[in-house]
Amino acid sequence: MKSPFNLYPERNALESTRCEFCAVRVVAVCATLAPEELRRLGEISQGRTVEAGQLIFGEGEPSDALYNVTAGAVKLYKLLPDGRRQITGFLGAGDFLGLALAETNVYSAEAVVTSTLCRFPRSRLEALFARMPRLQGRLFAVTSDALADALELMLLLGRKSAREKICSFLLTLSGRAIGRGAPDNPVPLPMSRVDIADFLGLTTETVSRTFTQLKTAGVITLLDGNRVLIADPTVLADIAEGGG
Amino acid sequence: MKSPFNLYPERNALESTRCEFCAVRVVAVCATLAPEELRRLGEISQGRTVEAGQLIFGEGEPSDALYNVTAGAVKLYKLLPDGRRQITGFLGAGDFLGLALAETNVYSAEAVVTSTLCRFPRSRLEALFARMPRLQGRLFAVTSDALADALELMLLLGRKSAREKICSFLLTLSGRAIGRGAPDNPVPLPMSRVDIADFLGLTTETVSRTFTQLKTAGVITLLDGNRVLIADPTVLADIAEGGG
DNA sequence: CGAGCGATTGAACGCTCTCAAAGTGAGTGG
DNA sequence: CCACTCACTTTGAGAGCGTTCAATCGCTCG
Repeated sequence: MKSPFNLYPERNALESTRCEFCAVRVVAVCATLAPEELRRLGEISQGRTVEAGQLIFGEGEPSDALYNVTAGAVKLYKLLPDGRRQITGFLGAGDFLGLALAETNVYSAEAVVTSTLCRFPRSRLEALFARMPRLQGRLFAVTSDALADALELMLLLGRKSAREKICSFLLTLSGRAIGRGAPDNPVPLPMSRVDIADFLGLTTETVSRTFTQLKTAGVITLLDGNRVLIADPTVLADIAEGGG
Repeated sequence: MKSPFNLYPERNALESTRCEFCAVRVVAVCATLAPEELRRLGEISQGRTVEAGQLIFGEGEPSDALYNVTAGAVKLYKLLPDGRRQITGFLGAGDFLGLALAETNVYSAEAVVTSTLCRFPRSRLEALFARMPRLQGRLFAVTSDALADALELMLLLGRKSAREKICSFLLTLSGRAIGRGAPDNPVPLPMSRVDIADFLGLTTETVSRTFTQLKTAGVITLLDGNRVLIADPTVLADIAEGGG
């Protein structure tokens, strides 16, 4: 299945688990590791492909592995007993999956589109920490970044209007695309309106209405392939921070 | 100034920075360190007292130090340009302050009540990482916990009703009190209604109304000294998860 | 061409917010 | 000791933003 969101269709993580040749190496956790360290990491990793909609792991389950997303898109979420859902983040190529490292997963992970992952058994990875302090340091740094993102999201969820939420969301996606070396404008939206709603603490209807509102205002344009063209990022930024 | 929230009034962090005798040692980051490591840590730490309402550090400022809260209560928050505020967390005795470790602070920290802190210069602490991998590992674990808390809070902010938010909040405070060895019921509420509102993504009025509503329903009782008596924690838990 | 799912649009409701006023309590000064 | 102040909390009334419920549209796939 071809998808505009599979950024590295020519390389498949299943073909090789040799980290030295990993397509996302420059942006992933392994970015700052030495060649010898990469080799060791490659020894314990294995590729995995997940279809769109497929569960990678579930909240509450024992956490037996960590992953690096090598292609595609993944969503993380928590559920309430009655089915209400909060998506806590979307991951793309190069992002690390399995943080908030604990005995059991504190969230579920599901593929948004067909994705490839690089899997690291938890026990073996932790065993490497002793030998490779830089690896732990890197994971620590990534966790810190994830925490900073989570706090930013809390500000969004607790204090921003629907309009501001959508604009912040688009800007964040755009910014991440840059960091990944992908086109930042137009921004691809691999996830559904329901997913966006559950990420921003809104309903699908409100998300949809807000998009049309922004479209009517000339701030964005909805393109084919679920991509959004941002007319002027600074205008979007103004709205996102309450200045619009 | 006497306060029911200063849990260790008889010990002052200013009197001694020797970690071996720290009152919060059993619960703090230093919990799993060896005696020799504690001594080294003590060499780079210094006590600091902050008055209620005093800023400890501001968002955007260079992050030059980390802290351990040894007594009192601290709030962390992020602001929008127009003044809207999201409190991302409350810290108590034993909690670590300064996570989401980055070049600049991603949030502001302010004392809720007069508090004592144990201060660690950032550069010197990071220098210790090389010698004491366990210290870094411990800090990593604490950051992971903070991330898990942040995700839980995202679920609360994005998907819970005012009633559910308040109940979740009281239960969390109660649970933390247990971990700290403090009385878990009644629960002390050192922070103002405005703080609670800015933490839960509500307004003071809604917080106040919800408290009276829960009081009328017989679920809680408001005691003097800003303490809340929980009639039945299981009932509170049911409401918090949407079952009430 | 029809089925089916996701997205969009419409109308009405309701939870929470906003604006406003009264109540409460700690601290201060006469 | 008491009156006063001021900040915080509580309560009330009304409005609004986002939700809920419902219908239509559009695209993909069989």
